[in-house]
Amino acid sequence: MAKNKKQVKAITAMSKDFAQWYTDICLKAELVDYASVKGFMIMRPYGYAIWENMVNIMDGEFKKTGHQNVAMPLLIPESLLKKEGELVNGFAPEVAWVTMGGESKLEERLCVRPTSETMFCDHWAHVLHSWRELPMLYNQWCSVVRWEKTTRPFLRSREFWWQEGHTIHETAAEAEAETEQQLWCYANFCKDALAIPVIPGRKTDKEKFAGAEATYTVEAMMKDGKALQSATSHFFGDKFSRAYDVTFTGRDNTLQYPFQTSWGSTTRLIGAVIMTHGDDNGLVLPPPIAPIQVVVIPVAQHKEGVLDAAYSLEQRIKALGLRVKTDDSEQSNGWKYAEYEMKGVPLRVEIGPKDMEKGQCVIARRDTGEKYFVPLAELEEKVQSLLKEVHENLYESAKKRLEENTFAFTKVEDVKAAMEQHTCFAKTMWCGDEACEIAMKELAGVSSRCMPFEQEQIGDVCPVCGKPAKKMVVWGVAY
RNA sequence: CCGGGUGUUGCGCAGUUGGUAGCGCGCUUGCUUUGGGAGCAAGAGGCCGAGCGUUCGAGUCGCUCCACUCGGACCA
Repeated sequence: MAKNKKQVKAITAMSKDFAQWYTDICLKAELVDYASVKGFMIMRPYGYAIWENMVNIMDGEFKKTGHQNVAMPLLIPESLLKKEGELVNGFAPEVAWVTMGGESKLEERLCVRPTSETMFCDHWAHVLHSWRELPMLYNQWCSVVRWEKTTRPFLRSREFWWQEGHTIHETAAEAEAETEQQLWCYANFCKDALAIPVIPGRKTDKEKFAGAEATYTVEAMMKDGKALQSATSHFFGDKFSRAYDVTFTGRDNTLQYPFQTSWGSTTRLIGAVIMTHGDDNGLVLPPPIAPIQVVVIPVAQHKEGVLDAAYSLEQRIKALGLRVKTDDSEQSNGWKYAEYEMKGVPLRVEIGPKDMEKGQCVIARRDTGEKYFVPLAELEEKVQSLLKEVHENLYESAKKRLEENTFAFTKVEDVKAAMEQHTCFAKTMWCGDEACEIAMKELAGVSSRCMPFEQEQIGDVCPVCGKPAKKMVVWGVAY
């Protein structure tokens, strides 16, 4: 009989060291490996499968609203990047440059794209002629490079994978509607695919994207109380169009500048999933993005008929259109249980000789650890309903945590005191002055996350300067 | 960029006052096991992060790099 002692070291407890816990999961759930260049990451098959599921769902949503995928070049000539001043200033400190082509020095150095606004604009300047061609609703799935100082898997790496949507429209109103539509697309994706509740809102001028007229965001709260910007959507007005000379002939036969948007979400979302749902046993994945949604474990698999019974369950679950795997390897059961818990598989189905006698199987859910004895005839029904329950429970738990760790304050000292006790979200009024925003960082250690669409009246004055308040802001400690 | 930590086999580590490298896990093979990280046996696997010094002799001492990592500042 096996000893009860765990033979493989568990991951660091979340309460002991949250950052180490996060890194442990990334490595031990086999999501990533470190690459040979600092700050670059290798997405391993299991990690990439999660990303692929995200991509497929999101891409489908984009296409429903008429967006088309394109592929832009990796490199941007310096002169092209420089045409829009704010964007250059925003990204200059963190771009990587290509200066050699083979053995010879390039005439002009080339920047590895940190984002592709410039190339989309340059392209549109070539192809756009008439208002009849608008809107142009483009999206690109690619990786970009930003030479970050400190790096962490998924959260901040020098190369990361993402989608960047870029659109141009005939009118400002249309572009603004697009900006908002895509933000809600992200908010819904976070809820429906990732079981992550978010606070949608607008960024302050200090926090907005370089060159944007308005930036919108969905902010999520991680289990350590810190904030993670999970996706953004920008309205550019006609700023870039003018800088890059993108024009079209309007309905009135005058030359006009189109209005532009861009919106993006990244592999950082995987980090959000880890830190929203994970626990001390490892990753916990919401079913829509889980590479394996159900794992079948044959117990005492050498015994007559057990493996066949397991394969039969696998086939029935597969027929439901679910991603299922039978682990018929020689590892012990305990090892398999721990392994698939580490990997966050939402449901585990066990079948062994005792179950076969009783015409049942055992289903264990990852989120709560509960086990159910399920008559074989009810397998399909139970698997489907449990997957749904797991997703709902993950979302509701995260939502409860978000609500219970968000507080309204009218004094800066109270924000500071709350943050010192435990990192959380603080809601206060704000006068709109950037000086007060900076003061908030200095006095309470928080930055503005967003001005939520859902505004509340917490008071009448700005807690920093005492002047009349314009907006309610959510503050937090950002990743 | 600023601070802290760590570099020894695939991973995690030990290595005494300097004397020519060891343990656990994993891996390979075989047998026995299997309802919460199994057992026994036999194997394979090392430029001790890099360079330069000190020394008869360096994993160990000194200097200089480099990488990774954590925390700041900056960003998605």
